[in-house]
Amino acid sequence: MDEQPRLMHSHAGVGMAGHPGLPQHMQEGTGGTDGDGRKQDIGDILQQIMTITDQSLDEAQARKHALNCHRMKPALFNVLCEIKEKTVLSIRGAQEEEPPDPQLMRLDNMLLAEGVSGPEKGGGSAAAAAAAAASGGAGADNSAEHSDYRAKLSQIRQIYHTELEKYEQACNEFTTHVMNLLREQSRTRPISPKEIERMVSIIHRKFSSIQMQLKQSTCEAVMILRSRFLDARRKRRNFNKQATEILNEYFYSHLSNPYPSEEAKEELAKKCSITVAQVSNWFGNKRIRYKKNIGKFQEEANMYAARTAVSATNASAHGSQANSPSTPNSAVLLLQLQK
DNA sequence: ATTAATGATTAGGA
DNA sequence: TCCTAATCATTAAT
Repeated sequence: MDEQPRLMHSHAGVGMAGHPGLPQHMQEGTGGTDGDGRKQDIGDILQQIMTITDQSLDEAQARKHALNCHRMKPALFNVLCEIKEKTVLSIRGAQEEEPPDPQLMRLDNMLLAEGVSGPEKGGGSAAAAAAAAASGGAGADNSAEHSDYRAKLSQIRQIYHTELEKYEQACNEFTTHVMNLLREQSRTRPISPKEIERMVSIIHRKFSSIQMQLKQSTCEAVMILRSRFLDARRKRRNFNKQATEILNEYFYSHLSNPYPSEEAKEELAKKCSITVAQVSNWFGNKRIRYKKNIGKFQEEANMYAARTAVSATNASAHGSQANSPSTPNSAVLLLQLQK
């Protein structure tokens, strides 16, 4: 019972400001007897609240309007917002600052590099040009394939953009809708602009995660397309017979050291009308495959050795003792031993 | 339909 | 950087 007067004091403090809008008896309590009068006032207010459902709709509306127009209303609203802000912030103030998602950045960079998300036409052609350069100038036959590739890429690009736009639009629509709703509600319950802002950012986060999924699947599609069209392994053509002969000739005549110099590679590349890189690939493959199974290549080795021997003897002393290709000559045996 | 051959790519080492 | 070794993906042969 001694608790009561103290609690009442704080309430009375608000009431004692003497607003014209407050019920008459509440102001009367200030001057009169201390304890009993206020208890009476509280009882009245409670009574009013209990019977509020009995009031007519118009009456309630009028009361609400009066409350909204009250000159202390903005201040009270701010106080409530502040209190709410504090509690909300204390609940989840930690996860406010979000660093830019590295995953998303990776996807963005890749889409940009592939010319999907870049400027309208320039990016695509640049990527195609880079791809053409990377595939090696094996001939003029790949222009058709590249146009096919470009067509598919632009298809992906178009889908990506329309989807992205759809998401963007949906996000904006939803955001404005929510904002309007919140603004409307902020007339009747404490919602600060900051809170609306936070809500908007939450919505944006949700939508951007959806966008990330779109980016992810677009990246996958591009990767598949790339491997489908741009991987040189997929459109491999065997070298022509003549080129293979030239390469084998060099290989077997340098069997003790089958590592052509840069100049030798260039020469071979020119003679075979392939690139230096292809020459290097060929020698790399040949060396390892020869080493792995010398027996299998024995016949081939004999053949080329014999051929060079024949051409050599023919060239030097127009001789007529033709070596049969099936009989290994001394040069071959020598080379085998050295290896 | 399988299998071998072959050109290209990749990881990892000196 | 160039090499080896393993592997991939296609072509040629069976």
